[in-house]
Amino acid sequence: MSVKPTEGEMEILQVLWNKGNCTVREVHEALNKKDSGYTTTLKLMQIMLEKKLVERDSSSRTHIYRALINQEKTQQLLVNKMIDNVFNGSAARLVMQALGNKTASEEEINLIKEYLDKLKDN
Amino acid sequence: MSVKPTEGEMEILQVLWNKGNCTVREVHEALNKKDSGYTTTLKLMQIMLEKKLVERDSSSRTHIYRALINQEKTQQLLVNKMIDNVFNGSAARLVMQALGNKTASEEEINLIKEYLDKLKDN
DNA sequence: TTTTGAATACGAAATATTTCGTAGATAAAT
DNA sequence: ATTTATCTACGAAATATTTCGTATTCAAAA
Repeated sequence: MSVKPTEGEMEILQVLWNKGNCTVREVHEALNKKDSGYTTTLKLMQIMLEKKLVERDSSSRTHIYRALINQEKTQQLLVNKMIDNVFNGSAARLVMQALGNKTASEEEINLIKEYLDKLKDN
Repeated sequence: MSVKPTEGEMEILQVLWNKGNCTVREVHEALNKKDSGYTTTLKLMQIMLEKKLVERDSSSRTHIYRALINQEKTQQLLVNKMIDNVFNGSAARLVMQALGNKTASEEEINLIKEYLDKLKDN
């Protein structure tokens, strides 16, 4: 996985990671894009096949796609890029920004604190 | 700030935020790109001017640029997009991923813990 | 059997982004 | 005064990404 997937590719990978293996139609419907058609999703997935971002079972007429790249590794890659590119290399700043919006519940915050403690032990 | 700055634009904004006001040359040198020339940076900044991402003082021959959009707001925008697009809406997962790499020092971790405590007080 | 619907293949257009080359202006150095 | 260095302006090429339209195939329905 040398290069960063594009935004459109990420959306598709997201679906594949969440739902497991999917047909193009399933992905397209999960994306629920009103502004682009089925063949757009299809084409994108065909390109991803070439790039080896996904593989597919084409034994039956309707192909089944599967993500070939690892979710965590990909997330790591993108987060690192963002830390670099947007947060001057400071992971902490990114973290605070991420938690600054209302999306983090108390539960989540506790989870993160535990995680931090584990980190410190190393 | 309705739309997301491109990656190239982000790099430039980064410099402007960090160093305050800059000439094109200063930005170009700070970026230290070996693979693209001075006029590329210039052009990019001229486009950013049109988009109102930056403004400039053109009273002297060498223009001085200044970021027009807010750093925190922009970071927030991008982080939120990433949480959505890459982490299925879970801020916590992004945070852990961000901290999982070696970039977070013990200092940083302590900083984050303080921050979390403050969050919980609300 | 014929028609219809849904799937893939794929080139090409549309759009977005980055990069460069060249012209022209101005200030500083010779 | 002339040359040289450095700046801006800007069109246009190069590249990356997304979108679409059409041809073709196949299976199921009529």
